[in-house]
Amino acid sequence: MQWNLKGDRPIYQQLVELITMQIVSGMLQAGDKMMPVRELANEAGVNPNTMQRALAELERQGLLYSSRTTGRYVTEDAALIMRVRESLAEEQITDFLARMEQLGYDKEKTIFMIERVSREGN
Amino acid sequence: MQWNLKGDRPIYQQLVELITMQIVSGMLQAGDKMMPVRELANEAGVNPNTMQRALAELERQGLLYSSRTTGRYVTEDAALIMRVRESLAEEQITDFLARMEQLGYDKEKTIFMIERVSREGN
Amino acid sequence: MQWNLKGDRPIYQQLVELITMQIVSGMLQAGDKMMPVRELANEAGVNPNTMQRALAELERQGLLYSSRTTGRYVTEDAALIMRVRESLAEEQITDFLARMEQLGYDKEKTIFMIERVSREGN
Amino acid sequence: MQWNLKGDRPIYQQLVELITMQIVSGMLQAGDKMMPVRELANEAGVNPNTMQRALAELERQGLLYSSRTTGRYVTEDAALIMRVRESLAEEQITDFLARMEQLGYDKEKTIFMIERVSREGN
DNA sequence: GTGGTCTAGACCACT
DNA sequence: GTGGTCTAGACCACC
Repeated sequence: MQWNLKGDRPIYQQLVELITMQIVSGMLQAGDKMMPVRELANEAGVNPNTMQRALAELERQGLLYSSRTTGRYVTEDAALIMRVRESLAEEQITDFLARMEQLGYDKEKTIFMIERVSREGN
Repeated sequence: MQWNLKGDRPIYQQLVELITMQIVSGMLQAGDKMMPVRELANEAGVNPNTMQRALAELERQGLLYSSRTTGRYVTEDAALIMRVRESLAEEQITDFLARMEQLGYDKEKTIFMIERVSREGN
Repeated sequence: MQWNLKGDRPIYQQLVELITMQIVSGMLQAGDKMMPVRELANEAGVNPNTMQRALAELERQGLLYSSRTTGRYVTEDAALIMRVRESLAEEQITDFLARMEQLGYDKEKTIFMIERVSREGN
Repeated sequence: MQWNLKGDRPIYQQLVELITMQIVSGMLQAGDKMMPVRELANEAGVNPNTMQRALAELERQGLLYSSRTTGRYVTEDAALIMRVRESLAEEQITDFLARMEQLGYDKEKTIFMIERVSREGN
């Protein structure tokens, strides 16, 4: 796993986003057992406290839950994962449309370009 | 003019991108006279040499040209500006599609979402 | 290494040409490690930034590449080096033919003279 | 007449070379009357003394002569002009061959390249 | 210790 | 007064 962490934003925040991506993209499946905090922290090259903070935030969002004795798991609420996935997608789309509009492309031109680019990209 | 410069990437590179955006978005029109280097540098809050470097790069790309004594101008090659605009748009699209794919959206689903989001955004 | 720098043209430009010559003439072989910037600058008697600028330009042309921490190297693309060599040779020839024509020698007379001069030079 | 004078070598020397070129290239014909020193100096944007020095040198070489009363003339010795022309051509050729050799081209390859370049240049 | 970047301040040519 | 160049010296990321 590549944990490409930049120094321009809080680390824990980047960890939240990366783990969220792992969950919504299916890399981590609903119900999967997470690795121990210390191991995750070690793999990511961050302080265990920082990783702990990220996991706590994800628990607050409901994407993870922990049972004190057996460890920490990805939520089994597939609908929640789906909602988060859609929410992230909408965010991507909103940002994207804004950037394209700044370049002078309205929705129709943008969709036309997408068709063209993805045709070429084959 | 807002010169929102971050500390995570070379400043001259951000300057190149910002000025490119001003040109392709029409804020700076083909043939327009640029402000003097020192003035631009002052406005952006950077060293004149840094601004100089950015402008030199844009000159290399053909988006600007300078006559030694009278100042610096936006190219009059509207076709070049258009090409750069399209190239930037394609880059945006490629990146966007990659991010959407990571979220599990293929081209069709993505376009469907765009339609939905932009309908809601009205 | 002799760095005969004149004051009539930008130093960084002369550095570019000199190093290019070292590469195309084989003094620097494909894949060779370059000396550190600061050392080169010192040897040439110029400011490190000036040498840096020259090397950056050569990197842009693809004749050099650098890995952040281990140093800077001559490209391993022998074909590129060959292309540059041919391009320089063509430039020499074009200039030469122009000068000879100004002296009233067309291509045939010029070649005849070359034969004569190089016979005498033996 | 363009008197492109650089600041890196003695002006009078550059004047000598430029006027020599005018004579051997036929721009100034054998026997032609030269313009008055002051006029030449004015046209070239140099001090009359500097032009005077250049003309004196050309007289020393025999390419010009002056009759105190009627002015200064190009020599009528066509053979001398021819000899100077050949001498300049040989110099060009020697320099050229040296530069080509540094690029790794021997006489044969050089002549081959000349044929190729002048064919393309049509 | 390496390359990369940035700042500050100077000088030059051109006109 | 413009752009272009150069120097000196500093800091940073990376390994």
